[in-house]
Amino acid sequence: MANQEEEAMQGEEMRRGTWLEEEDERLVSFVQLMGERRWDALAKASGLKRSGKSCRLRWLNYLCPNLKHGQISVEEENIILELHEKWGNKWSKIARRLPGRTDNEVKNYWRTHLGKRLAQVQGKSQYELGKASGDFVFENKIESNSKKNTSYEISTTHDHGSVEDIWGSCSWDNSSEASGISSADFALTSSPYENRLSDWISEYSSDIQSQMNYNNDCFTIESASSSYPECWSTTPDYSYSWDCSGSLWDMN
DNA sequence: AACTGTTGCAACCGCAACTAT
DNA sequence: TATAGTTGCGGTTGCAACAGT
Repeated sequence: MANQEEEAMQGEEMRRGTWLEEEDERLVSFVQLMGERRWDALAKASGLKRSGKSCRLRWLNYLCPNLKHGQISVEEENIILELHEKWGNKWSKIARRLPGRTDNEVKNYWRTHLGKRLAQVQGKSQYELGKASGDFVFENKIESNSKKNTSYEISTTHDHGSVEDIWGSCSWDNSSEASGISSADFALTSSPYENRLSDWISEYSSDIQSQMNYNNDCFTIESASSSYPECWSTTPDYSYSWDCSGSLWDMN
């Protein structure tokens, strides 16, 4: 059998196209009930005549409560431009740096607003502007890079030497005691990549507990009374790294 | 007012990567 | 280890809304 969707299509006519309000409501209630997983099972259980794939897309691109629905701001536009220049058409990767924005939204925005404009300015085709590169994951690090505002980046080092973020970055004011950062500040955390990374951080962060604690979905940083206050307040280029052999998926 | 072209965006498709059994 | 099922990604399409004539 090719897949369950095809089978379902043969047995029963699947709905396509624009979602109705009732369908949205039903989908939301079943996602709350069953979680953001097993979309095929969810689609069947809900009685929606939609494929699991369609349900997933509708949730991630429109119904998910973490989403922003307003206009893309100038700041966000600048980030898109900068990251597209750096990574090419890696829409999901770019979207992870824009909390509340989806890959589809970023992609559409690029195509309708930025791509054309940039192509005109640079005299290049959108295809030429869309080249990407890179393959990853061997070393990961958390680093701080400012005296007053500490910024941590969970990043990965390419085997050709360049470093890229894989989970966004976050900053806060050092003056507040024991600051807490939600993983929501980094990016959406619904994909297996992020979930696995979250597990992975939980496992590997044990040797940096003195500076940073990770509890389920929340980072907390020790205050100035910690045993390594200089790491965060006086050494701008401080960098802590640890090795993780294999890929993000290789958890054994 | 009616028609045509353009734009913006939601949704779909195909495929590759990953997971579960 | 093999393979069927699931998920995520990037490219593409379809269509409603809007602008121009």
